[in-house]
Amino acid sequence: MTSRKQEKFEMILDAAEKVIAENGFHGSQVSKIAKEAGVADGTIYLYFKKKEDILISLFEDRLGKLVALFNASMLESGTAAEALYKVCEIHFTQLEQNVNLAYVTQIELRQSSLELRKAIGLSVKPYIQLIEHILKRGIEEQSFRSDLDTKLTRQLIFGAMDEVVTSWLISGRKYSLSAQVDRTVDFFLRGLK
Amino acid sequence: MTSRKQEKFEMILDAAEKVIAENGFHGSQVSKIAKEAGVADGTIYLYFKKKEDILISLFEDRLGKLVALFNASMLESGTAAEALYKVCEIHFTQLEQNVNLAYVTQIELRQSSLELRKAIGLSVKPYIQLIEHILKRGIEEQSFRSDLDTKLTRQLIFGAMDEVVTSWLISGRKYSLSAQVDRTVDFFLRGLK
Amino acid sequence: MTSRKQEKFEMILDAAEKVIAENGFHGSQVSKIAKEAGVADGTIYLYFKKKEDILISLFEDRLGKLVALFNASMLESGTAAEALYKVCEIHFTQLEQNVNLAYVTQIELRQSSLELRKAIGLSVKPYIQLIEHILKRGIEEQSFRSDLDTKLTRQLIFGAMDEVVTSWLISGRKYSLSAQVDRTVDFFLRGLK
Amino acid sequence: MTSRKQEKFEMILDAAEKVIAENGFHGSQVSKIAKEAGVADGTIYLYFKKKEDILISLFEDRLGKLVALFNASMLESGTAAEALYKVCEIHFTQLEQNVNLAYVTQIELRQSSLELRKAIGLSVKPYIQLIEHILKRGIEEQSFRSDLDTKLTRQLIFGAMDEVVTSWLISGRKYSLSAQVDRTVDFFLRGLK
DNA sequence: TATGAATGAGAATTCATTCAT
DNA sequence: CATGAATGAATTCTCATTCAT
Repeated sequence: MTSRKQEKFEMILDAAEKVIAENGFHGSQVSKIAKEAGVADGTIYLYFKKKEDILISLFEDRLGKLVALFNASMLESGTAAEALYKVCEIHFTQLEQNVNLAYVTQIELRQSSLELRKAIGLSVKPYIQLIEHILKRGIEEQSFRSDLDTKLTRQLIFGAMDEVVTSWLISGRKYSLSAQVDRTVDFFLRGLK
Repeated sequence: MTSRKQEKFEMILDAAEKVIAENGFHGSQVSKIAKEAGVADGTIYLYFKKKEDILISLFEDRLGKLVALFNASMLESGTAAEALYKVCEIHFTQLEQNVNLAYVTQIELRQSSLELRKAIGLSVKPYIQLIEHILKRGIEEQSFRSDLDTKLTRQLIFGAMDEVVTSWLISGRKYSLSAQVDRTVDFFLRGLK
Repeated sequence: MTSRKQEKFEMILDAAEKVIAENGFHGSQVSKIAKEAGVADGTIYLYFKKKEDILISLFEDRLGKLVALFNASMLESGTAAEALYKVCEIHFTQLEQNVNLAYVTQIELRQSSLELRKAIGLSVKPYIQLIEHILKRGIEEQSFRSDLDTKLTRQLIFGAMDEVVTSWLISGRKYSLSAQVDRTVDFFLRGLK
Repeated sequence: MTSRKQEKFEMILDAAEKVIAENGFHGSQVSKIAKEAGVADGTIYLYFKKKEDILISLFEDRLGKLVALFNASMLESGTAAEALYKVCEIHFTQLEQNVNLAYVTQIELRQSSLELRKAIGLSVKPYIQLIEHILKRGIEEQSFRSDLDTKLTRQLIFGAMDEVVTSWLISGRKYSLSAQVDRTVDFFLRGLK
C-alpha cells in the first residue's frame, strides 16, 4: 500500500526532473509532468498539494540522497582534508553523472519564486553545515588554521563549488567537471592550512 | 533631444530598480514600473522593445558602473594582490551601500527566464575576465603560483564572493559585509600563492 | 437487508444535512458527506445515482415528515381557520426547533441548480396543495370569502410564511419565530374573511 | 470619456442579463458574456473586479431603476393604500414586461453563493424599507390598523409578492402577472385595515 | 456490498503588448 | 513623442464519478 504510494510519488518526481530538464522551468506545466509520469493531471494533486510542492520535494529528495552519500563517505574519511576532498568529489561526480539533475538544480530551480527558493534553501542548509562541520574537525585536528571564520569559509567553499558547476553547465559541458576536483580542493586547502 | 531621451531612459531604469526591490520580481508589472516612472504604460515601449530589455539594461547599467570603478582602481593598484583586494573591497562595499541594487541583482533578477539570465551573464563576463586578468598579472609578477588554472580559479573566486553577498542578504544583513573583505581575500591569496 | 440499506441511506441523509449546515452548499463535497457518514466515497453511489439525488432525497424526506405532521393535525382541526393556524404553527415551530434543517432548506439548498430546484419544487407542491385544500374548506364552510382565488392565495400565504422564516434566519435568529404565528395568521385571516 | 466608460459598463450589464437568461447562471462564463458584449475577456476586468461584481452591479442597476420608478409614483399617490397598489402594480408590470430580468432575478441569481446573495440583499433592502414606509404612513393616516407589526408585515407582503412572481415564471407564464395585482393588493389591504 | 485511488473536464483571471487618438 | 484602453493567450486546481479489487 504505502510502497505503492511511494512508488507513484517517485514516478512523478522522476517525470518532473525530466520535463524540467527538457522544457525549462517555465515550460513545465503540470499537465506535461502528468503525461510524462503516465497519470492524470488530477492524480498529481493526490500526492502534492500545489505545483510548487513537486519542485520542493524534488530538490529535497535529490539533495537528501547526495547528503546521504556524503555522510556515508564521512565515516571512512580519515582527515578533515580527506573529507573535504570527498565532498567536492561527490558533488562534482554526482552532478556530472546526472546532467538532468545538475541542470534542474543549478539553472531551472533558481528561476523560481522567492517562497520556493526559501524552501529549497532549507534543503541546502544541511549540506552547508556539513562543510562547516569538516572545517571545525580540521581545526581540532590542527590541520586547519585555528583563526578560520568557519561561517564565512563554508560560504566561500560552497559558493566556489557551486559556481564551478554552473559554469561547466553553461559552457555546454565541454570539459570534465570531475577533473576539476583536484585543483579546486587544492585551492581550498591552501586557504585553510 | 537625445539627452531628453536618455533622461527618461534612466528614469525608467531607476523606477524598475525601486519597484523590483519593493515588490519582488514577480510583483513588478510593466504598469507598476510605468507608474513609478511617471509615464504611461505604452511609453515604456518607446524606450524598450520588451519587458526583459528593461531588466537587461538595468543590469548592464549597474554592473557597467561597477566595472568602471574597478578599472579606475586598477590603474592605481600596485601588485596583483592589491588589485584583488580592491576588487573584493569594491564588490562588497558597493553592494553594502546600495541594498536595493544588491537585492535586485542577487535575489530578484535570478528568478528570471533562462534567456534573460544569459543576457545578464554577458554583463557579468567582463567582471569575471577582470578577475582572470589580475590572476595572470599575479603569475607574471611571480606573486601567484604559475600552475594556477586561471579559468577555474576565476570561477572559484567569483562564486565565493557571490555566495558571501547572497548569504549576507538572506541573513537579513545582520552583520557588516565589508568587514568580510580581509578574511575573504586572505583566503584567496593563500590559495593563490 | 432492506432495513440495513434503509439505515445507511438515512445515515447519509443525516450526514448531508449536518455537513451542509456546517460548510454551506458549496463547501459540501461528496467526500465530506461520505466521511461524516462513515462510509467510503464510492459507497454513496450505491445509494444515490448522483450527488443531486442526495439533496433531493434530503428535502423529500424532511418535508415529507413535515407534511405528515400537518396531515395528522388536520384530522383534529375543527375549522379551516384553525387548520391554517396549525399549519403556520407547525411550519414555524418545526423550523425553529431544527435550525440545521431551516438553514439547509431556506438558504443553502436554494443555491442549487435549476434542475435540482425543480425537483425540490415537487416536494413543496403537496404542502402548497395542503394550503389550497384548507382554503377550499374555508370557502365551503363559508368562513372564507367565496370570491377567493385559491391558486393565487395559496401562493401569497406560502410566500409570506417562507419570507418570514428566511428573514428570521438571516437576522441571526434574534427573536422568536414561533412568536410570529399569531400575527401572521391574523393577517392571513383578515385577508381571507 | 466618462460617458464612454459608462456606455461600455452598461453594454456588459446588458450582455450579462441576456446571457444569464439564455444559458442559466451556471452556463454563463465570463467569455460568453464578453463575446455577447463584443469585447475581449480581459476588458470585462477593466470594469469589474471579479465575475461576481457583474452580477451584483446588474442587480443593483436593475433594482435601482425599479426603486426609482416606485419613488416617482409615490409622490403622486394620495393614500397609503394607493401607494401600496402602485408598488405592487409596478413590481408585477415591470417584471412582466421584462421577462429576462424577471428570470434572472427570481431564478438564476438566487443560485449564487451566500456572499453574492448578501450583496444582493443590500439592493433589496431599500425596497423592503419602502414597503415599511408605506405601512407607517397608513397607520398615521389611520387607514391601517395601529397594532400592525410593520417589520413582520413588510416581510409578509414582500414574500407574498415575490412568490407570486416566481410561481408565474415557473408555470411558464401561462397567465397574466399584472392581472394578479388587484386581488393581491385586495388581500393585503384586508389584512392591513 | 464496500472501498478509495484515479480520472479529466472545465473556467476565472492576469498582464505584456499594441495602436488609435 | 505620449497616452492608456483594449486585447486574448495561457494554466492551475477542484471534485463528481468510476471501477478494479
